[in-house]
Amino acid sequence: MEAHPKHLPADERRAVTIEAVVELAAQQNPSEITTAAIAKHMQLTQGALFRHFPSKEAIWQAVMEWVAERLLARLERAAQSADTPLARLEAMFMAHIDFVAEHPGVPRMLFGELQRAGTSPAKRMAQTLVRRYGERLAAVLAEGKAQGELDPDLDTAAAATLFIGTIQGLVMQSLLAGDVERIHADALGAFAIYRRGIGR
Amino acid sequence: MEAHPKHLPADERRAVTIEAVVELAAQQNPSEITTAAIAKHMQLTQGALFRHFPSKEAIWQAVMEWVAERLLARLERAAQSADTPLARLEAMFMAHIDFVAEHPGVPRMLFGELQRAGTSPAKRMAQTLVRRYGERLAAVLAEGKAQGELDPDLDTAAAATLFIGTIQGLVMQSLLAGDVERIHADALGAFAIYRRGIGR
DNA sequence: AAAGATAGTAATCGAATACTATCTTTCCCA
DNA sequence: TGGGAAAGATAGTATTCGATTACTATCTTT
Repeated sequence: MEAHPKHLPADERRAVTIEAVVELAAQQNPSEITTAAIAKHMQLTQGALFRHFPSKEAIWQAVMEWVAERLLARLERAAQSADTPLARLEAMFMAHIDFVAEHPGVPRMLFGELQRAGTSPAKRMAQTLVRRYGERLAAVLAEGKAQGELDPDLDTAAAATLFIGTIQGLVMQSLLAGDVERIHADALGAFAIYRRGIGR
Repeated sequence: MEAHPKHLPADERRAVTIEAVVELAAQQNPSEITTAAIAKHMQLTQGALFRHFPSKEAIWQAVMEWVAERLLARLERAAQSADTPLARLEAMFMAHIDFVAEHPGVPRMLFGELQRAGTSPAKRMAQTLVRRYGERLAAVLAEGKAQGELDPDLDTAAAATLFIGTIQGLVMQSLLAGDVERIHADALGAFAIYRRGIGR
């Protein structure tokens, strides 16, 4: 087996670069990740990165596209794996938790991009991701209201905000504890309270 | 009136510096705030900052101390302004929301510090703040359970996590909307769901 | 096998950054 | 009121970062 062939086709090299950034973001503040650190982590020289990306910003854009694609796909799969709105919500919640546990750098990158001043392709991608996430949640919540599974007077927009916020709270707790795995255990209790809050 | 006397006593200059950082954090990514930007914002030369702080890290430490002091004091005041646990929680929630609306940079700085690699005085201060916040919440929640106002089987740790997460979710929404004031309106709906989740 | 295309290396550049050294202004009070 | 200390301005330094360049190695096509 040859773990690291020196020369990689451009698309493979780009994929490896994205993975490197995601892995590094799990260990340090995303905004402090330098191109030198990325290159070192994938055993490449710093300048070589720019053979595949025109700029550092383009790297971030590619990373955010990777995140949006993967996360939304897993949420969608989870949503379709259950057959009642409440079960759908729980599946989506746990799918997101699993994703975050696998890639602890992702929420840091997302929040970091969102609070960036001005606009950038990466920031726009993050905004689109969260917006689409919220819309998907609102749809499930509306369905739950229609089927009588949820409080008919529920504020769906607030409930969607709370859903994402709940996950962020769990992420913050795992940051404080320095233990990524604990998020799985804490997720159950947090979702239980959330479910009571929106149920009838 | 003289808005900007050139020479300020050291302690006043330090206070003005902290305010400048808090204001700048409301406009841009805190980790991208340079000493030059801080100095420019308070109409001072960059080198003069180091007459009052030994390093940039010391500035951050002072800022985090300022945040912890003010936020905890406002939460405590809010907690004591109400006379039932649930009312206390709501008052604390709204006090935090008010604080964030006044200082939109604060949650960014806190989250940014928490996800910093390694340790620093500023990061330790942020950790202490969140820990004490959680403990205070847990105390009110326990009181609510004892008095029968809350679900007797409530997981207080999860409820405290959710409380803070709810606020983070609102902060994220205000970042997306680019409108700090909307957080006041959204806060009511979010807290209503939270209250249902923990009530009996 | 020749030859062009693709990918990587090593060195380096300019800009930006935290921090410092030296000179100047302002304030305060004995 | 004059002199010293505190505070600020000016002009640096060393380092780091993203990006570029000249050159080399490897792969692919004909």
